Formats: sequence, C-alpha cells, structure tokens
Amino acid sequence: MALNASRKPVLDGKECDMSGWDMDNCPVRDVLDRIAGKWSTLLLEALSRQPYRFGELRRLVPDISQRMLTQTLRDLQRDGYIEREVFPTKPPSVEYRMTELGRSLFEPLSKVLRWAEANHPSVKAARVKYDESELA
Amino acid sequence: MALNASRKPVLDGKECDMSGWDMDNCPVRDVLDRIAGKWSTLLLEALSRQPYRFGELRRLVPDISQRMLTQTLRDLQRDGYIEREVFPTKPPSVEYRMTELGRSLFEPLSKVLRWAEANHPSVKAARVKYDESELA
DNA sequence: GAATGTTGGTCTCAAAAAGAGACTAGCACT
DNA sequence: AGTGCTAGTCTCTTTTTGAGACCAACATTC
Repeated sequence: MALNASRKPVLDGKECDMSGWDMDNCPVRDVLDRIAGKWSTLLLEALSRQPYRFGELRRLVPDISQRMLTQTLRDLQRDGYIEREVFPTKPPSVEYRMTELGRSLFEPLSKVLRWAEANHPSVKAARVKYDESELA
Repeated sequence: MALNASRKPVLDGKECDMSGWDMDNCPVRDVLDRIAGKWSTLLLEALSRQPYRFGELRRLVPDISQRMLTQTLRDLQRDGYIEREVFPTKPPSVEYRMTELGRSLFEPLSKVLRWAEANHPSVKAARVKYDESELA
C-alpha cells in the first residue's frame, strides 16, 4: 500500500502507546471518571473552602437535583475525597467536609479551574469561529 | 429555630458564594463540561504527544466507539483545543493535532493526570474501606 | 391542635446521552 | 470479482441524568 508511505509508522514503541495500558485498571481513567462528572468539581470547589451541609450545597448549586447531589457526594465520599458526618439533631443534619486526600487532589485541580476562568474568552472565541465555518 | 444555634451562619458574604455566579455563563462550568467527558482527557493526552489520525486514535483507545470518537474530536475542535486537517489522499486521511490553546490547557491538566497516577492506590483503598463499611 | 416548614434523603418516570453495530463511497491490492 | 482501507453516519438499545412526588419526625405558627 503506497498510501501511507510518506508517513512514518506510528506506535513504534516509544510513543504514546496507550494500547499497552490495562484499560480495566488504568489509573487515569479510574480516578478521572469520577471527578470528571458534571457536578464533582463544583462540589469539590465549594468544600475546599469550608464544610457544608446537604441543604447548603443544594442552595449553593441551584440547578443540581437532589438525586445527583446525593449520588455525587456519595461517589466523592467513596473515593475518599470528602467525609460525611451525621449530627443527631432533630431533624438530623449532615455535614460534608474535605479530607486530606481531597485537598491534595484539589491542589492541581484548582489550577485547571483557574485556567478555565482565565481562558474562557479564548474558548468562546474558538466556538464562534467554528460555528461560523460550519454554516458554509 | 434553635436547631442550628451552635453553627455559625453560612454565606455571610466572604465565603464561597456560588449563588452569585452566573450559571449560564460560568467559566468553570462552561469549559469543564467539555473537557470533563469520559474520553476528552484521554484524547488530549494522546494528541499532546504527536498528531494522530482518526483510525490511529481509534486503535489507541480501543474501547471508544467511532461515534463517540467523532463527537469528542469535534467538541475538542470546536473549543479550539485541537485542529483537523484533511489530506486529499485516496481514501482521504484526516489528521488531528493539538493547538497552542490545547497545550496551554494540557499543562495544568497533566498535573491532575499525574496526581491520579500517583494516588490511585489511596483512592482504591478508600473505596475498599467505604464498601466494607456499607456492608454492615 | 392542625397546618406548615425543615431536615436529608429515596422512589418513580421521562428525557437525554452513550454504546453497539450495520452501512456508505471511492479507490488499491490480489 | 472479492476484500480491505479510509473517516465517518445512521439506527437501535442500554445507561445515565433530570424532574418531581413522597417520606418520617419534629418545630414553629396560627
């Protein structure tokens, strides 16, 4: 096949050979799949500042459903980023706080969030440009 | 209400007042919702090393469907992180490469990926602990 | 004392997103 | 003539997400 004669072969061993990754145990995927959710970073951002209660988080992030708030908090708790403490008041109140592991994750993560804030205009500009070229 | 008398008031102005965020134009959410997808970081990781063609990416990430590969690449292109170039060979070949904007995003993002690799054991341990306590 | 509000959820059903697989066209190679 | 390659699209099914009702126990209000 002469088609790709001009291109150097790919995956010659030293390159980004993801095919060697164990996909069922890939650290990046295993960890990222959880924190990549639509709500995870938002909740981590809030809890990185101070502990909050369930209802407080719901008011802080108005457009999250209770269902997804419960589920996301549980996922974050299961992975060890946040802790859940129940106070035996009436009605019982529940407080969520970030763990040390969560803080160590949030350190690099917060840099991405700041990048997002700083480069939002560039991204929006890119979208406009793309959408215009698609009209054609 | 005596219930929360022991807790200090929340949202007194200086704290994490996300309720003041414009949810329809929140930079963090707007940018993160795209790169937080299941496949985005994986493709950015690959393309951060060298340009790849459609089929190469498909082989590199074996369990992505063609449908999601197409769509994720388009999303990343629309936001300006990658470029798409069609070569008029027969059959035509398409090459994807990272842009400067993409590289500037990948710099902080790669730190999160490295955190994920380094702390995967801690996360797995947290999960085991959580699952055990849930059995009770 | 009855109605209402508060807590942190769960349950159900509808809508949206993702995955699986077939199908395309034009050409090269056998 | 048959097979394979390219980069996708189209359809169908399964999974995920969202919207909203409902819960029980107690506090406050009327």
